[in-house]
Amino acid sequence: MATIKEVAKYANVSVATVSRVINKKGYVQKETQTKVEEAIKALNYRPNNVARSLFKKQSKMIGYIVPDITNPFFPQLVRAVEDVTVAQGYTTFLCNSDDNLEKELMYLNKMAENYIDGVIIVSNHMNESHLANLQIPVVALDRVFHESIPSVTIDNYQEARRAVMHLVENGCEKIAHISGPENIINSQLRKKAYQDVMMALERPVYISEGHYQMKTAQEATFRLLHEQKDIDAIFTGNDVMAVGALKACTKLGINVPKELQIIGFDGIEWTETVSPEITTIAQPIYEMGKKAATMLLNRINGKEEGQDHIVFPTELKIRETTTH
Amino acid sequence: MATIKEVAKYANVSVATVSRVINKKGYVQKETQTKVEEAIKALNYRPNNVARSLFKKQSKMIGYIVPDITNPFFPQLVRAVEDVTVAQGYTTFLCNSDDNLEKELMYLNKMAENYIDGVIIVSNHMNESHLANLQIPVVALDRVFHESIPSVTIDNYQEARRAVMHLVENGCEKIAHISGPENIINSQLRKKAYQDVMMALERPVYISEGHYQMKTAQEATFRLLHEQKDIDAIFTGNDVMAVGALKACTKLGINVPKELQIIGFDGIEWTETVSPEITTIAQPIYEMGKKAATMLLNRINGKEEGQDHIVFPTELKIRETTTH
DNA sequence: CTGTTAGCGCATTCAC
DNA sequence: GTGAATGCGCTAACAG
Repeated sequence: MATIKEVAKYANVSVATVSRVINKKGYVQKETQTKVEEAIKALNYRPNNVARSLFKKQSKMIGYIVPDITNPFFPQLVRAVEDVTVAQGYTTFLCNSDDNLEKELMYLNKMAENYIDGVIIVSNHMNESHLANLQIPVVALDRVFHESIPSVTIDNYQEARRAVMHLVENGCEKIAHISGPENIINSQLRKKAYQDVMMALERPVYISEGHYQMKTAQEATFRLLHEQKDIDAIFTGNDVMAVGALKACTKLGINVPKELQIIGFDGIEWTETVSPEITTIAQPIYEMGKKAATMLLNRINGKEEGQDHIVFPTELKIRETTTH
Repeated sequence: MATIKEVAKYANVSVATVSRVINKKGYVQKETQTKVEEAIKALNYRPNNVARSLFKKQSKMIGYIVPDITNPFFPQLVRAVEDVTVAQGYTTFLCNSDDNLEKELMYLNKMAENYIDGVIIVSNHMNESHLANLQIPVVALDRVFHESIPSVTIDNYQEARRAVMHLVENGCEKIAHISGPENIINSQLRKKAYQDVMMALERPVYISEGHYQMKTAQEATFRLLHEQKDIDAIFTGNDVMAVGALKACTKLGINVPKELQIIGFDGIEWTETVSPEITTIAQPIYEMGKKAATMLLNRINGKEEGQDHIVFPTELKIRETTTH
């Protein structure tokens, strides 16, 4: 790789001039400019981003911390964010945290060490105190960390209520819930929404823990239907578990949605790969990623400050696991 | 962020000494070492990786070029590679190429500009000439670029033959194929395997193009079954299309596997989320990623050279869309 | 054992 | 308009 020095020598100018034409900054005669450009082409020169980062204290890289890219929710999100940041010349620094706070903090450090320009974080355990020392702009996705940290989320409680109400409106009598992990706040909100609706309607509550996972949810469904044979609807804490519930029903020979209705939460692709296709509360994943990225870029460029907390609406996608 | 200079001043030593304790390199008295360590702690110092990269010409970052992280095949792969590289202190630089050669080359440049230490590439269009100028170690995944570029792959042709033979052995008479894109070599190999087996057995050939996508494959299946009602088996060029084919059958009320058998290719998670679960030729995705990462790290550390071409075996996972 | 110094490649003053 | 000089934070000779 050629350096700016070599280009300067080749073009018979100083490195400062080369720098000027590269960055289109400051005055430079047209003649010398073309001379430099030719030199750049001739030597196949590319500016070294590491040296540039060192000087400017920014790297043109955006960091992402997600629990696990293997979880079908995140690829879409990462992709959305990337689509808007690459257009501005940023590249992607990806970190899988396994929902482990220690790893998250370790990665945050790595980012600081690399002059990462901004971070998008999906985390269930992080809070404002962990970000206090960090000089880097941050946008929280999927969960609000603190009023001082800008965020992009949905209203998990209200939208979960809507899911349950959809089942109620479809005439379901005995509605069960397969819940997500205890230590994930969104999962708890969705569960509480279910409980509250049932309470208000004076209906019995049937809850089984599914850990946000397909296999576990399938077993949870077996348990549920074994103990309580007349359950006629299930609201699962996420779509992955809805797939598990559906599989359980299929194995048990239960007709969905005629005998039992299912509604999920999230809007991931899996809901459309299975048959019957799963009714769900769809988060506008792509839009959310896009918005988070835009907010982050604005903050990086100093165009925007303060603490926006964007709450996106969801869409009830009525498909084939509910009757209407 | 504190710098090495500040630490040196705080500890009353030179920056060289600080550097020595950070890197555990060279001799340093125990006393001064503890003094430095205290200073580091007191100032909450973290070495700046950008400055370090500039000097050492390596960044402790591994680059990935994949067509699209949204494609369910890649998250597992990226994750596997990451698992072994993070353990060695590397971080992840992720690039989605959309299977677009121009983007791939652009990202390759970005990597060079950032002193990325090594690259894992999944690409259908890249070849040796594009990598010629690159100084960075590369491992190709999923496809062989050139004998000089180490690679980790499977034998697409032979394994696809095995898929078709499985259908034949199950007694299927009229076997169709839903093919992937024309310009993807693996897709072509799988198609050719199908054609060759049919030819050898003097069976008719039914091919419909599914572009590696679920929706398209679903339509392709509709077309196929409309034109040729007595098809009793489908081999799809990948699992995503197998899901599409299965959905088509479900909509048509065709009993899978009794009336029609389906076998896919790849071994992605989707094959286990649907009902019936899809029989497939499963690539050991995680193992492949792990192997590729290990090869890459060895090359980065100069431990290994030459051009390994690892071909992994696959596993025929007989599930519910075929009879045996 | 420890300190001084010279770059790594670039962007930015400040002279000219 | 352009060039020379300085420093971003760090590592690796080289002295001592």
